[in-house]
Amino acid sequence: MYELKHTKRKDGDKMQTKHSNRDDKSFEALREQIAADYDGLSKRLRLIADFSLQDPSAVALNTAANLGEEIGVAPSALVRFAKHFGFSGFSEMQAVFREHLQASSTSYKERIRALEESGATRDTGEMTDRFIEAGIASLRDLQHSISPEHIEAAAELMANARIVHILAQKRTFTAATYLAYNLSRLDVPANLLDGLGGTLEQQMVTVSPEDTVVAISFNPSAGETVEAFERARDIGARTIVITDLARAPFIHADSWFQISEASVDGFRSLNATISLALILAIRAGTICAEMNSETP
Amino acid sequence: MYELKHTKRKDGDKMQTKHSNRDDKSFEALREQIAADYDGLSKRLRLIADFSLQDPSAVALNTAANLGEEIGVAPSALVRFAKHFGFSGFSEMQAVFREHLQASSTSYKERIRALEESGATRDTGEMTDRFIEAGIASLRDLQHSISPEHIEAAAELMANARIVHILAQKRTFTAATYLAYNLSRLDVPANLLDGLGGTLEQQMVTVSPEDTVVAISFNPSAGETVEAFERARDIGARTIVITDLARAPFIHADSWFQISEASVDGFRSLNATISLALILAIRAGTICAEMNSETP
DNA sequence: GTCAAGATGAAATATATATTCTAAAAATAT
DNA sequence: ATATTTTTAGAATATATATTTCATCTTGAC
Repeated sequence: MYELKHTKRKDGDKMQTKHSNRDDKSFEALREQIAADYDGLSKRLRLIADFSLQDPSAVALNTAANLGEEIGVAPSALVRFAKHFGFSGFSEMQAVFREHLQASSTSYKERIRALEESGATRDTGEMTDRFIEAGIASLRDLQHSISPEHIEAAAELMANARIVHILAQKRTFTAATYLAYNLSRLDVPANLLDGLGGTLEQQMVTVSPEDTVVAISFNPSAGETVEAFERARDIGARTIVITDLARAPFIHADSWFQISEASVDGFRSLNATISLALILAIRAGTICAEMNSETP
Repeated sequence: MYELKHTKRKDGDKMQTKHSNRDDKSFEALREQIAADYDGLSKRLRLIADFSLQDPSAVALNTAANLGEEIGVAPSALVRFAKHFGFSGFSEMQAVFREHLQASSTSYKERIRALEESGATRDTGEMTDRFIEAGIASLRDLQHSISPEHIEAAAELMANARIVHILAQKRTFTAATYLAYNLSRLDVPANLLDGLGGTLEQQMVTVSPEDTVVAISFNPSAGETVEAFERARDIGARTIVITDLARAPFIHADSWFQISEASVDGFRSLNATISLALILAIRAGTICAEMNSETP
């Protein structure tokens, strides 16, 4: 039970991202072991076991001293706890908790990288796998990074607009059509500012202060979109931005979303963007419908 | 800009859990400030800005030395970065990232629990999760249902075509724009038959026997697409079909893909379709490039 | 091209943090 | 009840980590 593992983990100072591509089996194993050994634990060690099972992210993010204070045990108790489960000390155990926390958000990205490295072959099947993993990674990332409050706020901006204009350029045109299509389907007036058959500047004349303008802009963003966005703000319209790299002037929007799409061989996935577009459209449509039913 | 904040945060050694239930305004504020100041940052500091916006959890979980190695800057650069934004040093800035990570990981857990308990509430967060899970399910399904041979065959049909025409209607227009965009980007001649400014029938005159026509059709498929598809076959063009319900006349195509998109509340995901479009485009582009390099 | 102002990385230093040790307190067995 | 073993907390120590310093390099203005 007390077999100490005095491996000083010489390569342990690598970034955790490097390790997390092998799945975090160690974390799950540790959880199980903690649960299994629970009855054999001393009083203080049980307190730690309870806490670490209940709030693993706190274990990952805090110092032994802080945790000790929170749990009500001495820091050395945490070291004893770690040693009981075969670690050289608290730090080594904490690394497992940290890996897990990071793995949950970026494991798919790592898998893509692993696939890229292992199968340098231009094999079609592997390429397919990589793109699908990239898509899933993007969606998982979206799940973690957006908050319901953000969505709610943006959806209300859309629902309350006279017209929702959607700024689209080459790269993001696809997502824009999807947003426009779904909004229209849900009876939210939508208009695509695509710069086709003329300049964006000309199309902007239809934008009024009662409108909402959604700009979807990926790096490198075309100057035209930036100009049109600023124009919309000058007019007094509400603004929503969906971007992969939040920076001026887009951060001055009334609502903005930063999404990070995974990319493979320089081709960026669009999965997170269109999923966000769908979610926003549906929520806006729901709010719109509720408003109309209240005031017929 | 450089106003240092030498508050030694005497109460800063409290557990983060105590703080994280009040919203992490500080993290959002920091994000915005990083984005706003971006243009005024030096080269190394920009690298750090990019990284920290893109992968905040890595900043929360790693040491300055590890992060420096990953980003490609010296640890002292991270300290300078933190000081630029008014912190006393890297540690103080990292605390903001850690708080945020802890807050978001607990809220995510709560979301999952809410999802498990009630499947009926119209809560926004729950809706978001359902759509994201549906998207992932679609991608997983795609991964299992398509074979490399199918992709290879279809990509060759596209690469060998004089022009690739893409049949689009309302429902599938988004996926069609994506396929067209990516094909064009890879120097595969692509043309969108969108039925805009007239009828599809009129646009079909550009289709020749050396062309390939891709029809993307979801149930219920518009009669127009079916007609245009049959017209393409009459002309003698190669045909590729992407559909959710394989049936006549589409099963007579030279190559067809059946994909099943998961749907939530009647809203179908588009993730599998656009991912397939991207994969096909890239493979076609690769084949095209190989052919051109062999016969200059 | 030359110079100044700013940016940068390596090493030295300071600090925070984990770990070990020990004496005392609980728990358990006799 | 007493002896023995285990558990514990606090202090002492070791280690990891952040921070500062400074010489060197870069950049931009003239």
